[in-house]
Amino acid sequence: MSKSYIRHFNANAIFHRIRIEPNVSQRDIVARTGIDKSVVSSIINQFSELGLVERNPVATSNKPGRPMEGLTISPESGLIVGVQIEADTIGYVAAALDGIPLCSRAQAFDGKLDGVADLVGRGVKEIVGECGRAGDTLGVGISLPGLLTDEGMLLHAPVLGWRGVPVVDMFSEALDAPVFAGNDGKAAAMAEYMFGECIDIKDFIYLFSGSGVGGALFLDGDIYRGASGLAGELGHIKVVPQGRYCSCGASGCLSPYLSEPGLAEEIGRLTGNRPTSFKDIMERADAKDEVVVGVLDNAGAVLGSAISSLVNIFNPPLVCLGGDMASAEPYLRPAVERALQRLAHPSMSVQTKVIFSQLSTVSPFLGGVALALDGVTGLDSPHVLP
Amino acid sequence: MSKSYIRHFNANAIFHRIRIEPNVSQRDIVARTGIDKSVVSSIINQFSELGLVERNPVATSNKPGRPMEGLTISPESGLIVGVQIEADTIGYVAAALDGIPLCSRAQAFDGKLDGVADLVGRGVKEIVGECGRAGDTLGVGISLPGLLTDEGMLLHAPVLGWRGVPVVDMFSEALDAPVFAGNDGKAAAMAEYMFGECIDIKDFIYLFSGSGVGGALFLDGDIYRGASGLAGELGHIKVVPQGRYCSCGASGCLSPYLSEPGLAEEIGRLTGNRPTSFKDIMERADAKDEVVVGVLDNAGAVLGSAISSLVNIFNPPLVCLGGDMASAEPYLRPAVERALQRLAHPSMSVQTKVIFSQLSTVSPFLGGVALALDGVTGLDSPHVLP
DNA sequence: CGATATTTTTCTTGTTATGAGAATAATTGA
DNA sequence: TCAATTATTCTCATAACAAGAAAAATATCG
Repeated sequence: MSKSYIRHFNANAIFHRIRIEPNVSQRDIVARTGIDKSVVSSIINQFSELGLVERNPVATSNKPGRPMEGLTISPESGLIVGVQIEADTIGYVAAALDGIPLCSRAQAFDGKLDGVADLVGRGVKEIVGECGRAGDTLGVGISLPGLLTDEGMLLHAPVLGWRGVPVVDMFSEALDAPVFAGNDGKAAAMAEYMFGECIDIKDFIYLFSGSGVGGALFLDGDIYRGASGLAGELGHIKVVPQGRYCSCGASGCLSPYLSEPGLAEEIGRLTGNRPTSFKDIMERADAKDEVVVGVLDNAGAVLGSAISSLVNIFNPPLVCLGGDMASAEPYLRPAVERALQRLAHPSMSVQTKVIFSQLSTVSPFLGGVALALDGVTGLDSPHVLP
Repeated sequence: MSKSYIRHFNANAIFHRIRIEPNVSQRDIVARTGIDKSVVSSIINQFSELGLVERNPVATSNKPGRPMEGLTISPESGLIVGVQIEADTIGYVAAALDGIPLCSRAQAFDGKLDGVADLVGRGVKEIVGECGRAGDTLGVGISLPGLLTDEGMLLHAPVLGWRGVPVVDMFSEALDAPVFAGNDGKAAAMAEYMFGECIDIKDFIYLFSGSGVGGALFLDGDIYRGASGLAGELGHIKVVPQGRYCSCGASGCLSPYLSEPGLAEEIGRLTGNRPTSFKDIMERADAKDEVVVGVLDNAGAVLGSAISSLVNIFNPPLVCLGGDMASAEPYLRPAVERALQRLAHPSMSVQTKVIFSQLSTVSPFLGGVALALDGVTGLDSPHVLP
């Protein structure tokens, strides 16, 4: 373990503190992180000189003594851009250093590898121009639906059909800013930790649904990647013995019961009228289509069973559900709760809160912002979250 | 993050290297750990001065240049004692610093909290005398069937009926050596990592059976304890919807299908002749008692289902099965393999090896040794593995 | 047999972090 | 205005890593 790592670690912890609790004092940072006051002072100075952190006078406290300085992330100091590459679209969001999104857009994408670097290069330039904010682009985070190595190589992205692409190098050439790449599910979980419902929760399990079901294990304050980077692919937890076939080739996975295509197919099979989008599904449910409500209830039961297993294994304080399923909360939650009641270890489930997070629908593409922010704060070279 | 932590971390890594690969050179330690050569040299010197590590001349290599020095853990340098407290017995083992057990014994125990510190104090003194080896007792590790806090407080041990016992303080008073306490399942997993089948494997899932079923998650080179220390209680994974009742109050847990009492009860129910011990069960199985073989096969299927879930969640390179069930490998493995084939994600299960480890039956009570060794190596004060 | 090349380990020197405590700065209340 | 109080910065000591030179120990070649 190197010496610079500990500075990096402490810098990250302090930045995180300031971001989640604007206007903290150095004294409180010391109290909450346990880092020595000299070290906090020194790191704050460094951030301050770089213009990343501002010192604000704080309203009088009616207490004797030197008043504290409120510390905030300086919003003017630079931009972070998040890019999310999916099968048919590429999403962009520009955000200030505090993670607050300034503007976002999405463009159609044919999924072709050829020319994607230039495409993203132009897209990033445009979104930066569009938000009309001065300041350097401090980092670009790219969220990808596939498995990445520590060295920034995309090993395999099934929905894109890409294999063995050195994404960090490729996008770095086109981008003129530090590039940070990562798996979409893990990036989304980081976004929940940094900006969302899981803010500052050191241990939680994240699940999201969309065209598939993904997830991440957030353990001891960091994403757990596992020996081969596949850990946390929670869409493939087995939930129904000899159940539906999954695109992965196995049967009984969670994914075909909860993903948009899986739900649509089941509804189509039962009604002869296949929904065209998740929004379509929700509209039918809101119109009290009993078949749709029933399919969603069943999905909730299956989801609840998967969550029960996770609760019994991790005893997490929080399970966070994001993506499409967050908007289906009214239809899913009852079944999820029933399953938890029935299947999870009582002494464990009492400690676990299950929440539906709208973060990814309200502010899409923040996964990339989380990736980049995590990298930028440590003041070191581009790296990867596989 | 403190400065001393990084020395501790590096010291531990280097010691571990020497233990698992006796006669390594400093050069190879540098190559394998990435720690700088100066640092390795400095830490080796420190270990050498303390008498913990020896430098051995190595047989000529027929290569030019200064020959390497082989480094080994000095077995004479001191003793580690492992203590394992169970419902009806207390086990002791004395081991050299390299973890090799010198002698062990067990004594009957009435489970009463009163006087247990003195009892263990005498027991440790006796085992140290018995093994007839000079040298200080460098550490005593105590493995307990319950949940512990970071501060060395045993919160709750159901099988002992103990609650809120400050075990580290209590045993420290009676023991005249640094005391390290920890949960039995987690300690056993550490023993597998340090001395057993999982040696040097940074990510694995550990399951063991005995009077109950426990386990541990070994992730990124360390036990994952979770927010409340309950993580890894794998005996309570739900495997059979509306299944057998578990002592924890829930139903469908793994534990009643795989633990000795669970198996005995089922065999007793089917044959009218309840086995009195796990050995008894094994003898009947070896005598081709078809009911017993069938019950074990069913246990294997249930176990396989639990392992499948774990594989899909963690994608671990290794799943290690210990305790009683290790001796039942011939009767369990076929069903486990069948379940894995059927339930686990194919692209994940191909990366996972499932092994049965005899470590805890061949050399019992090593969990405590692992606890103590882990603490002693870092050269710091007594602590706890909750 | 001696010189040289080679390999491993240690030493020297430099840089950077943390950590403890003194000093300074900025405020309130008497 | 002066003490009391509180927050932050500064100073100095200590410890750790890091890079490279130096030393130690051996094999091989002439």
